[in-house]
Amino acid sequence: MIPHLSNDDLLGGCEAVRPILVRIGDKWSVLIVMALREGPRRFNQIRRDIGSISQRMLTLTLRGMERDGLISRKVYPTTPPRVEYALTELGHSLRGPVEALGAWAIANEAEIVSAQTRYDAENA
Amino acid sequence: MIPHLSNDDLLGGCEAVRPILVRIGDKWSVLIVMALREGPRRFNQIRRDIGSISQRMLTLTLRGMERDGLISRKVYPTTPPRVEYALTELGHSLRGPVEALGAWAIANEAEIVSAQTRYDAENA
DNA sequence: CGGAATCCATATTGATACTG
DNA sequence: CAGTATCAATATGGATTCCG
Repeated sequence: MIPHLSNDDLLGGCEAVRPILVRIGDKWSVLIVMALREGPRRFNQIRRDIGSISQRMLTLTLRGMERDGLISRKVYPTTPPRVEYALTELGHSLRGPVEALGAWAIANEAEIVSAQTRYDAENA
Repeated sequence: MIPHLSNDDLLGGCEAVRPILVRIGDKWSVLIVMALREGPRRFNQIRRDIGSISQRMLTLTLRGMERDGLISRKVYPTTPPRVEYALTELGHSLRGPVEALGAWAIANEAEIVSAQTRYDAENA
């Protein structure tokens, strides 16, 4: 055991992080945050921005982020229907930490790849 | 499309983040990073630290993080065998961004939960 | 002690077709 | 345009057993 860190501390200090990482660490959320960072966008605009996402996953991911209060959804009852998605304040506040982690990822991507290559070579 | 942001920019600036988020955003990696933050620990020590992780997932997660160069694995050929895991420098450098995101998560957890509750109530 | 191997349940994702 | 419904493929995670 780590003497100065109880399991409750781990739960309180770290386990709370996991659901967040799971949400924003999924396959699409970060890309959606980035697609919306300049302002509201429509469903198929976002879909084209990302390019490879399926309709189903875009719907599911948007719903999840809306449920978490990260994005808002506004429907204009026109024909054809128009739906705009936008980051909430909470969603915008997430950009800082995410981009910090992104900076780390970019800064260390080469080292990670070379570590993977080395590992794969040694365990041929 | 976002005029000032090509798909290549998205790939270069954001998509590089995703594999990292996928790795550390999985169910266990963050807890392992925190368990190792004070120094090297043995397999079953980490397992007891986390408490709920299965042997299989601890092995798999440690392997993945080792492959990414985040942790090191040192075997002492004694009987019984002794294996120590430790954060590499790269692993330690990840603590900052992860803890920043953790701070965001803790700071905004209540707001997220209330957003979820509100959403679930409105979509009864 | 520190795994590897196997089996099984569930979750996630994608492809396709259909709708108001 | 912005979804919903359904099915199939894959990924993920847990339980159990066995081993040097």
